[in-house]
Amino acid sequence: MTSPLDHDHDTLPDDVPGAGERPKSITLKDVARLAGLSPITVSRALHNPKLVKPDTIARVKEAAAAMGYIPNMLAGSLTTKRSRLIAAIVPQLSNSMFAETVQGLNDELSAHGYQLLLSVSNYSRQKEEDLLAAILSRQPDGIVLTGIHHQPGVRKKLLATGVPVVETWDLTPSPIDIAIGFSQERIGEKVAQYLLGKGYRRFASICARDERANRRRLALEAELRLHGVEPVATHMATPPTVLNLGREGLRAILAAGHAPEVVVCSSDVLAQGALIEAQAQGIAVPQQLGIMGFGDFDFAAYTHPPISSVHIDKRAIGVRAARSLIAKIEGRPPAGNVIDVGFELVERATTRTIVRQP
Amino acid sequence: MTSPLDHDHDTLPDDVPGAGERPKSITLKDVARLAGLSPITVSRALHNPKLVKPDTIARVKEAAAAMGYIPNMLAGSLTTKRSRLIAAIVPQLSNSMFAETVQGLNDELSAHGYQLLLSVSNYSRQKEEDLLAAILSRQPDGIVLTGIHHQPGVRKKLLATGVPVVETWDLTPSPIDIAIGFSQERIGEKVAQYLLGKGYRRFASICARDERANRRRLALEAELRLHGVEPVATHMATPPTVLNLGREGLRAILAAGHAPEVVVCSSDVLAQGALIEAQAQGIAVPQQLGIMGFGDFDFAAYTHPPISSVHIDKRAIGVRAARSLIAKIEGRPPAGNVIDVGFELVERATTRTIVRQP
DNA sequence: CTGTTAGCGCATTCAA
DNA sequence: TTGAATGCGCTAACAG
Repeated sequence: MTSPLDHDHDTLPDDVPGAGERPKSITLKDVARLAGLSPITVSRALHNPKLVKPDTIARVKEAAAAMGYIPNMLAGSLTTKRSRLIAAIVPQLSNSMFAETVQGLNDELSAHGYQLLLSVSNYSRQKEEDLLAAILSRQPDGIVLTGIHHQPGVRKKLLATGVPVVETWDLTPSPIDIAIGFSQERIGEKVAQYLLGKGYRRFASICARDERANRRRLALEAELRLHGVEPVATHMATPPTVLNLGREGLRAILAAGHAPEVVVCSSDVLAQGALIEAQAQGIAVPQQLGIMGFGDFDFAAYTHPPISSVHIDKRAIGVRAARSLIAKIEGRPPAGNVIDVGFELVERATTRTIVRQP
Repeated sequence: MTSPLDHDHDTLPDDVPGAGERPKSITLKDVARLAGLSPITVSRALHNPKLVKPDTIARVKEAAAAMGYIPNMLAGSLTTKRSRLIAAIVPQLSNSMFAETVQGLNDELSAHGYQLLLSVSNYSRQKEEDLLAAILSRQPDGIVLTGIHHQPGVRKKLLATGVPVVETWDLTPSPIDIAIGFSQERIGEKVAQYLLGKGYRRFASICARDERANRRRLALEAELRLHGVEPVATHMATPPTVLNLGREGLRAILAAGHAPEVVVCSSDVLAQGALIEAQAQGIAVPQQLGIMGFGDFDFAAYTHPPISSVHIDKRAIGVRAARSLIAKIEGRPPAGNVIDVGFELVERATTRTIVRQP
């Protein structure tokens, strides 16, 4: 299947590699000429074989292979108005939970013949808006965003284009189009309830300057207050989320004179940082300080002690985003407009029942 | 700058969101009509303002904003033969060193007005070749590959298209175009020398079924043999590389009756797995078993004990790939055809000088 | 500084 | 089953 291409070298000009000249491309017309057919027949033989006699298909394939023909999808998409391109914007890629979502998204897209145009917003809505302009000009068949809050006007602009959009990692009753994620609020509440149940009363937070992380934190605090507990300290960390921010966070909280019983972190990466800082300061975890993470990263189960966290099926978000988009693009009934992938609180050894002196 | 768009709602048909119909797009011609100009002037006002009178530019911008005009880059690229699109293929995204390279690549591309088309090969050369066909049809201005070994014919095909190509994470005197990475062989040798210097004599490997990892392993073994040391055991792990593969690897090696003094892993992820398995089996690291990783992941410095590793500037590979590509695309002199980003052996606590009973 | 003409490479529509 | 004509939306090349 690939070998016929091997003698294309005779046909093509021997260009000096490294020189800038792009060889003029071989088009459908060239293949048609070689095969003694019209361009449209070649097009059909390649993309719509049912409409063409087997003989002809063979002739076309041979000619195409012999010439090393590469279809120009820009031209194709220009007429069909279908690009088979899905664009995605994530806040961060390295050191983040989004890498797994992107991998899932890409795997599923790839399996269906779509390709992924990836951008990174660095947690900036303005950047997201700018990226969107560039993205839309490539006529994607679908768009995957992270989060449900965007720059003013973005929703309207997206709606106006009619491109299917999936918002991920969060939930809302009124998505632009489709939302796939989980409730930040329910996580905040659940974590609060869990830790209160363990007997913790003095809470601190290390929270990334990220809208979703912050909503989890606020929901946690609201739930605490319902139970008469007032959080003692919050340290905000500016993304990108790296381990050291967790260390700095705990250091700052302690330096300010706070003595939390437990510190809730908006990411396992920060939690690991806090854990390391605690150990560096000779603070026993969980005996003297509890630590709660988020995301259930692979390493969370293997730190010493392992980090209690909130598990999110990061890959599923990507896979389902791809499926929803493809379903919509291909006119099939989507699985629903708002998909809750849920979450699961995972208790490990950085939190434990508090025993207090009476 | 964005507010003029806000009253586009009057101009656009109120389409029911969720319905499938894509509103017919607003073209340059529409904007030209509204502005009372020719399409080409509008085009110039938007992309080549120097050629147009300030007045006119203002008129054009106003009209474009009022209509919510979104340029169609497919059409534009079709004529200019410039797509401002860079395609990249990585073996894996989650749990991998490549996420950082992709982030660096994307950041640098984005800063120069390029966008990233990302694909994942799952360590399969066949998949790489297939992806390449799809990629080429989108007329990218440049391509970033991982590794220097490809399916037969790939090199020739790429050369025939004339698209600038960067091969990353490895080095070769004869790249397709540009190579940016480091020498697997020198790493294997260096690691061997380092561990031999520490007194280790009984070596085992846990190695991903990945061509580069394997070459590092072979180079290590060659260097060992030069010093009269024969490795005792090798366990091959099939990607994707996840922590548990490291556990299984060490378990298998020990179960086979081998008693290595040190186990060399092709990734810190595997090394962490091996570390955890050792601890689970009550084997003291580094006292009874040394462990050597690769990649110097963020977590490597923070495991217990921290993992000795080989540091690679993962992000720099991406950034320099972007720069080289852009330089070449824009006709500027590239920094060189083969760029060695080097590596650094980082000694931590999973390896230490061996003291042997006489 | 602005406009006219032409064509990028392909697939849709209609015809044979 | 195959082909001819046409246009997708834009910009290069050449006027003026």
